[in-house]
Amino acid sequence: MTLKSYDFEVIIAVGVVYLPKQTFYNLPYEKRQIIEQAALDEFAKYGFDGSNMNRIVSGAKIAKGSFYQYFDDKKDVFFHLIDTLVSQKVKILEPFFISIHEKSFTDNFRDIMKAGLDFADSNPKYYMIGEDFAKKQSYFIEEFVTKYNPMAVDIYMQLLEQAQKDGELYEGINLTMTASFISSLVNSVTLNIISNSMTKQQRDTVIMELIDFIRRAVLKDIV
Amino acid sequence: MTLKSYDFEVIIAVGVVYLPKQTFYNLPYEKRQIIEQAALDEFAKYGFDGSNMNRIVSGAKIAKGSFYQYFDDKKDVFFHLIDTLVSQKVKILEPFFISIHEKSFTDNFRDIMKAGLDFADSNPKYYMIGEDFAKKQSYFIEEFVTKYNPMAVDIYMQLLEQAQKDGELYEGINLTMTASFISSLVNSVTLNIISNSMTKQQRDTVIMELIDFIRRAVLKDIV
DNA sequence: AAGTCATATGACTTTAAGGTCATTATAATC
DNA sequence: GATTATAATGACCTTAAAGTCATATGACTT
Repeated sequence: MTLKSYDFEVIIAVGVVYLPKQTFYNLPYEKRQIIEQAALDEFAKYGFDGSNMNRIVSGAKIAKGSFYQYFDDKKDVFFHLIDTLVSQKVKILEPFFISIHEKSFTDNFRDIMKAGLDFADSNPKYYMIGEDFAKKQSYFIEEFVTKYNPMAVDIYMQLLEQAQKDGELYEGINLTMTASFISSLVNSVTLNIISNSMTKQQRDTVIMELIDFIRRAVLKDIV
Repeated sequence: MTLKSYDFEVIIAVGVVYLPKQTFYNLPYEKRQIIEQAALDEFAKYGFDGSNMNRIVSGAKIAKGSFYQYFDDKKDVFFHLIDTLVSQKVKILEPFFISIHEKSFTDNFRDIMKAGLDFADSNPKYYMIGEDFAKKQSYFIEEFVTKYNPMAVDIYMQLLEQAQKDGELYEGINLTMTASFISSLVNSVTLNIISNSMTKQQRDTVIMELIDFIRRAVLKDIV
């Protein structure tokens, strides 16, 4: 079975939410963790389309029938994990959102970028399935992501708006487009850093270079 | 069946080339076209993992058995199409490569970007399966892409080197990183343009904005 | 006309994988 | 201890889809 764009359409249009069944929440925390971990490992390694229920089940050391008492189907676990991922990331980014007006564009940007990287670092597998999910680019996915994570491109919008207020920005820049440029840069660089498992030093170099690149592109008066 | 990174490993390591069988080339040109087109339609619509041989075969109006006389298996057609795609794109980009030193960074960049877009325009389906292919990011894919298309990031490297020679570039910029920033920007913008099927005007606006963004980021003395 | 060879065909086989369910075990309640 | 409710189990079912093969077709040769 493969995920069809139709699946995502349903999620958005009808607002279906994929949740584990009550039985899953009846389990002791530890066992839930083990099951989620097994699914996570599988999805991170093979992506949704390549994943295999038998492997998940044997990884979690439970019977297949048990699994299907906790989740309706494969999509159910998958979206449950995505949900967890997104809400975790939202929680982490929230504070930065709030304090935007207290810092310069550059500081804001660096902090957010680093926070994103820290998140990817400490949740490499979550991050990988997030990537897999995002890769299935489609109109609906974007809607989904936008709905669940209004911070994606938007956070850069806010940074830019703030910078504009402060008179730091070049005149005549299209904020929306610029924000999406920045977002795609950050995404690709993050992916690069993670998938090449760079050392701390390499990573800092890349980040510095990226920040400079973006600063030159959007800020006037850089010395 | 899904494509495993293993598949790509084999391609790179052993240098396996996926080619149709001789029987395929014995067919009249027109029939070959029809078969390729049917496969292309299928892969463009569903990606490799979601594609279905029965649909391809019925789309091409041939028997399933016939198909398997032309190609060893599903991967065979898929990579045959990718091959075609890549070599076509290489052919299109070649002239720009040659005349880099005759034009300014900005003109070079605009021309290449537009050529890439024209290519995506006139081969929307090829482009889509190319995207699907590239989405399966993995070490091996990159190797593969690099091998078949040494122009991806490299072409921007050359543009930057030229600009550096001409003294147009900011000092102290890391060329490799900057080239990869530019490459990922171009990719994401191209994808956006195609998948949102922008009008000519919207498209020009985006391209202009992107060019300005990149120029400000890398060139000194912009008025 | 008979023989030969390449090609075409689609019913059939095989396999993989998602999902089910009758049965058994365990826990809770009386 | 008996009864009931809830959870666990894995052999089994079902389906989808890739790939095969015995047979048919027809073009070309002698």
